[in-house]
Amino acid sequence: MVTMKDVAQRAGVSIATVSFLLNDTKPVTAATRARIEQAMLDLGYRRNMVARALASRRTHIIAMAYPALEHRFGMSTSEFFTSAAEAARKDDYHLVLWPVGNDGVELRELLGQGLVDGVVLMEVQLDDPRIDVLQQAGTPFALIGRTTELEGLSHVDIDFDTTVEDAVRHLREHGHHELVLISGDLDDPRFHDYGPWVRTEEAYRRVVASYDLPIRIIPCSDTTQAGKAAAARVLTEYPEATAILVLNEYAALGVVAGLKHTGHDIPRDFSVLSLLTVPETAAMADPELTMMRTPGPELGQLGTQALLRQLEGDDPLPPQLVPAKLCPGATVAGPRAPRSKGGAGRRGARKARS
Amino acid sequence: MVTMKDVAQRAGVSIATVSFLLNDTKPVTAATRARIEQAMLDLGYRRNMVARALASRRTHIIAMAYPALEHRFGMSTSEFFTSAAEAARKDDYHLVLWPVGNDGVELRELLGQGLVDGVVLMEVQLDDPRIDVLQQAGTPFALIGRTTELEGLSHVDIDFDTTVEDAVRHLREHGHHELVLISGDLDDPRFHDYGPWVRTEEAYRRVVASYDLPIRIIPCSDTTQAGKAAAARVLTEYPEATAILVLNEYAALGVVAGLKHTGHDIPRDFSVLSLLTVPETAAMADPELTMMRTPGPELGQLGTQALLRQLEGDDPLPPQLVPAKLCPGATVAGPRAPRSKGGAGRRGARKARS
DNA sequence: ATTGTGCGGTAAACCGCTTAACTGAGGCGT
DNA sequence: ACGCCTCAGTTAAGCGGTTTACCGCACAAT
Repeated sequence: MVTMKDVAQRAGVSIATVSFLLNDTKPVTAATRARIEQAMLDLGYRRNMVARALASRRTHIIAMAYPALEHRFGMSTSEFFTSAAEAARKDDYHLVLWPVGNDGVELRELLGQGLVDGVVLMEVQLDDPRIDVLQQAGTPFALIGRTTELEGLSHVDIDFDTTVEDAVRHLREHGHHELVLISGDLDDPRFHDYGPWVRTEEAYRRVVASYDLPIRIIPCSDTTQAGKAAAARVLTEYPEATAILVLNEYAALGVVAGLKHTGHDIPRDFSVLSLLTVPETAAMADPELTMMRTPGPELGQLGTQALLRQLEGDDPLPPQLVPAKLCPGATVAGPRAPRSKGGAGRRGARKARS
Repeated sequence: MVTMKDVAQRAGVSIATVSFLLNDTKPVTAATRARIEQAMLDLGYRRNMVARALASRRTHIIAMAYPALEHRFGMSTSEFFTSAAEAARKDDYHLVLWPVGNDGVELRELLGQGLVDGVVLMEVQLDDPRIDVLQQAGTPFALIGRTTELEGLSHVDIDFDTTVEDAVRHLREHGHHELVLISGDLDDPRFHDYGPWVRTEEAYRRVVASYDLPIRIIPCSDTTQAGKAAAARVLTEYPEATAILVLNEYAALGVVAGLKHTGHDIPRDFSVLSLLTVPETAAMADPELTMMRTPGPELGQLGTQALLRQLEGDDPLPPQLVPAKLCPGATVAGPRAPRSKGGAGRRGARKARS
């Protein structure tokens, strides 16, 4: 392994000078700079991050702590991660994905080792035990998501209010009055406290109330299966509904499938609007989902930036809320003609198979 | 920060003794062991991994190098990663996901820093430049996937031959004679050399030939969109086909959607068998996909083990090939009754919309 | 001529841990 | 009683950088 010493020797300077040049922490004359750079080139020098980390107490590694067990790592998360990693690299940091449990014990383990300078926390719960762990350890961190209590916590998050407002407005503009939200399943202990679900549901209640519409919510977990079941519940419990908002993208796939399966046409019979969705998932539905596109790339980047600001001692980035933007697909249209009367029997419903 | 010195002091021993105890590298009497352990407890000592890494030249970190740009990080990959991470943790290693480019320059960067003890390489190409990089750097590595030339490379991979054999047999047992493979798009430069696609196609040619069936292959990239298009091509180019094997799981979703969209019933009119698929994706189709389940958990674990064996100097794990196992869904049934004659016109085809 | 003083550069003390070489106190065979 | 081995512990030399204190020098101000 070629070390700084080797470089210094070959360039005829002291190793401190090499270090100063490398870190740009003290000026170096053009002549010596050239000699050193040549020496580094000749020798193929690469600075050892471990030694640097030990001496400077900065590893230049930041971790994205992801609860791999509780939350599946799907395409949305993948977006967060890659954009965050890119942002980190631009500032000479490494972003690595670290699978940790939601309870914080593995996180504490990780922090104790002194391996990471900071943490980007994902899938934040409203009252997240991991935050205590981070604060106790004194490790800088940024949240993608928000807790209830966010005094002085640097965070970025989806602007759920705007997102839901825009979504509902879109449906209203298409003439819909009968809406249903297929929300998250807050009874599931894993998600009881899960920010996006709680906040979306809250926003929905608020927005719908402001339109003087009835609040109709069906809980549903984050799978296609569950989405199908939820679709069935819509048909029996709210047959008058003409438009369905779906919080989870995988559930949205199930909702579309479920409705089609029972002989309904999308968007003729029902409009479906998927709330937090990436294009890849939207494309998996037939017809392609109209969606509020999760601002994954923006948030990943902003989250990393917020953390790096702290690490570099710059003035902190103010908390930012980014709404999901409407991306028209083919699952939203005007409401079907109001039924004459009674049951859900409609043209097409005859073909129901299950 | 509480260091080993503090612990040693409090326990009244030298810091070397503490180190020996911690690493179990030299015997320590029960008495001193107890004193040291108590001291560590009292002080809340956590060993500093960075210092350890510098001194021992082992970071106990292994990287899973993932070409995040070229390959989307989907559910399958997520499976590989989490199972590999689990296996690593069991052996006191950390597995982190490192996004690197496919060309090897970022990988070289990473290795130069001395941050990782070894690398698990994913999405291996038949002739992968990253392997040269790893060998030059002298970094131990294991492949999930295979190159063409695999002299002495420790690797694990999918057993494509068995997988395809089992898949074709399954369809044959259901009475199908007219098969099509919707394969990968090897014309795409990003995938020209991509092992799974090349190997699956090869295996298919072989297997189908052994059954004396015609070789019918349609290239298709890894998206739902492309799957829909491929379905259309099947209808026009091979209208006699009754069963379709699909290499990529997202394409499989598109194939099902595309066929249904043009008024065909699955599995009545066409059987669809998705070759390398995870249950989550299979569930997104309606009806649920019959699939060959990607052995992600097994391979992630085996890959990590193979690498750790090298790192620990144990005798190497022999290369292992694991087939994908058949998981019946609802997209395979017997072939439709042979048409009387002519075109693809069938009951239901009237409903075609696009 | 004297005194700052700004600047490119050096020497050396760490950073927290590992590990090879060494020490010293029993235990044992003869 | 002597040497010899074993074994728990200790000493100290790194690992490859960073960083503080210091040094000599040229140039400007006094």
